[in-house]
Amino acid sequence: MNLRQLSELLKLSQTTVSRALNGFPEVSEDTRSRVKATADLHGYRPSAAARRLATGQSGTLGVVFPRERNMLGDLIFTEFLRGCVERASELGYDITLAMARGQQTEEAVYRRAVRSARVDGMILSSPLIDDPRIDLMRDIKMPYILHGRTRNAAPYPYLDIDNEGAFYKATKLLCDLGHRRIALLNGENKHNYAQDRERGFRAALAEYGIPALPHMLSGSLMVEQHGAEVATRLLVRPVPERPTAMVCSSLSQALGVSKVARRLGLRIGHELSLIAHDDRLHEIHAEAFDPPLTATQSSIGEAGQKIVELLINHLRDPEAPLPNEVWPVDLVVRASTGPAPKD
Amino acid sequence: MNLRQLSELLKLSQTTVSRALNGFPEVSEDTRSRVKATADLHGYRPSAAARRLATGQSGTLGVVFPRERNMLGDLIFTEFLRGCVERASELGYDITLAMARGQQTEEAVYRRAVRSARVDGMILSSPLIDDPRIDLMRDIKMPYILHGRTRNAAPYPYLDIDNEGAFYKATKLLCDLGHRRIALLNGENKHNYAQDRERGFRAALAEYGIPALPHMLSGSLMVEQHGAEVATRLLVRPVPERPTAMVCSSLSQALGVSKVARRLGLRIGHELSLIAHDDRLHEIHAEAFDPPLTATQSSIGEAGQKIVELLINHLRDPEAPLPNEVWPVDLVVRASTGPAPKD
DNA sequence: AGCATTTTCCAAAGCGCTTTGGATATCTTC
DNA sequence: GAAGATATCCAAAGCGCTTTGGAAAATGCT
Repeated sequence: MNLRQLSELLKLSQTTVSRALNGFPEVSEDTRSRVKATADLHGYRPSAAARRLATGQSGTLGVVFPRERNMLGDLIFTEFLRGCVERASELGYDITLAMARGQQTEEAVYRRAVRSARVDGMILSSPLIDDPRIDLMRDIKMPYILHGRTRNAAPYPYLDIDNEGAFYKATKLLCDLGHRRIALLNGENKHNYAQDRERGFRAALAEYGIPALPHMLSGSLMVEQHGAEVATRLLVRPVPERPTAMVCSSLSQALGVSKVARRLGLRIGHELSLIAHDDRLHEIHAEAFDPPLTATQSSIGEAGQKIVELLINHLRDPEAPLPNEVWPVDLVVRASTGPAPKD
Repeated sequence: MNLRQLSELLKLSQTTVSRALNGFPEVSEDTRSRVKATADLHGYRPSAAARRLATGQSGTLGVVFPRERNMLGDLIFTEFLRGCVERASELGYDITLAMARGQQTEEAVYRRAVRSARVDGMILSSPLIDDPRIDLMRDIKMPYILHGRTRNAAPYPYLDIDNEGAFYKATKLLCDLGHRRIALLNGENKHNYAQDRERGFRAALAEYGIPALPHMLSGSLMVEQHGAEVATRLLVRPVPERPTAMVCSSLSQALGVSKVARRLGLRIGHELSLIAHDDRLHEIHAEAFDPPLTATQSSIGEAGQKIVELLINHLRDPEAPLPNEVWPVDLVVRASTGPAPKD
């Protein structure tokens, strides 16, 4: 059943039927409801291809697979993607996935996508410190939103969480509890969020006049092993040098740390305080740790939903501004943080 | 730059240009190369929407997010998806994601997809024992391939790995090594692959006249915790009842088991032999276990690639048969399996 | 009633491609 | 060199929708 058949059935013109279905004002409520009823009855669905051709809009958003691969990264991306798909489908949009391997191909993928008009907008994630894709998007005039931030000079649309503020808050909490030797387990330094987190960490320390010692800072993949390695290295130090608190970039790292601590006979929340960032993934919960983990938390799935929503708003109404949005991050205090042990 | 402009530039008709670009025989090699050169030069890309409308093909495949969520499941799905996207993009197809929550909505999602002709074919994964989607796909005449198998009576296109054979081989190896008390840690029983694996396991035991004791069989999520739980339950039994070998459905389970075993002072490969199925995920490697893990292995990413390839072949040439393909699974023997300990 | 508005609907022109059915030029064959 | 075969190209008709520019009908106003 196509539009012509439907309009013949209704003895109306295609114009009127189309307008009735798409909610244009120049059609009476009477005919509108009549049209809708018979359309439903016959299960009429407009052809996506025809609509795309006529409107120049594809009704599709592109999401790009991140280049680097690691377990937690995949989990985070999947959760983000799930949020995107969920919201997009609610709003009548499709999500198509793009992948790029290698520097050159990546640009080619984007250019191809825009030239053949396969997507109306794109969603970029896992930005680098200085991400070339921002310039590329502007060049090819593709609407987009970046999940995260980068250092490029010109303004660009993004939605990010306040990584700096989160780690500032976390570190400050520890300082307030009397901790003076605090270690940071960060993500890879090439990512912007990692640098933001370090900045927040340093800012809090500076406020309390605590020097940020190089060996107390480390950045690597956000996996359990990294947590375990760093913990092993730092926690065997003599007591006056040993950190009394650690701030982790992921729950995985915190898990690694807590296992090592336990083996060394250090109780989490007593001899060692622990805070981690929690992306609210589906089956890794800070509250399920033993003891429950104090965490800075922000749902990455919700971020995906919101980004899709904002991007679609902008596509439907180009006046609607693209975001420069930084979400505050909650610090949820649980049992893994306690006052600094007396020296 | 569209086809008309390009053809005017070349002083050729749109027909000829279109044919030259799409490799039809009725155009001379001379003009074809001339057309291709200027098309490249001006960066001409055919509009996807127009082509879709004209051909009735969307150049898009749909992949459905699985309903259930768990860590390993997400990792496996992501790896599968990555394979799909990779191959699809090589073959000039897009992948769009669909998601369905709840029974009814799921059907609605599929029907909508087909009626508005958004996808040419679909890829279904994580089938249930008796999966209603098979009938649905036939009803709506949507080409598809199932990743896995189900019990529905009528023939249907699928690509699966030989789960039964894999677990038969694994169990047989253990029997050959003299093991008599072998436990199976399976996935959730509602999935077809889990039942296949159990069948293979039982078949091998039967061949050696070993009864399959109920407490030696367990099925649950394929997570570390399940492995740890079952191991804790079984390995504390008195020696004559304690299993000397275990077959796991995932590396995660095997990890849980090996941790418990180590705590109990049982050496993997000596007091306890261990085999697991390895989906060849990106950062979970059987060979990185300590000791390296004997595993039945089959890359789920490659399965995604192959499924996409087969589906596209069929779309391009409806004569090309859809598959009923079962991939053999390699059993790779490493250090985690050894002769059964003397009682 | 007669005019100006507003409401309600329509015919037709695209959107950019593929494809059918021919037309024209080039090559064989005798 | 004419007739047939073949290679090469083209004009035009869709594909199914949106949207422009008007026309017809209904309403409001004096």
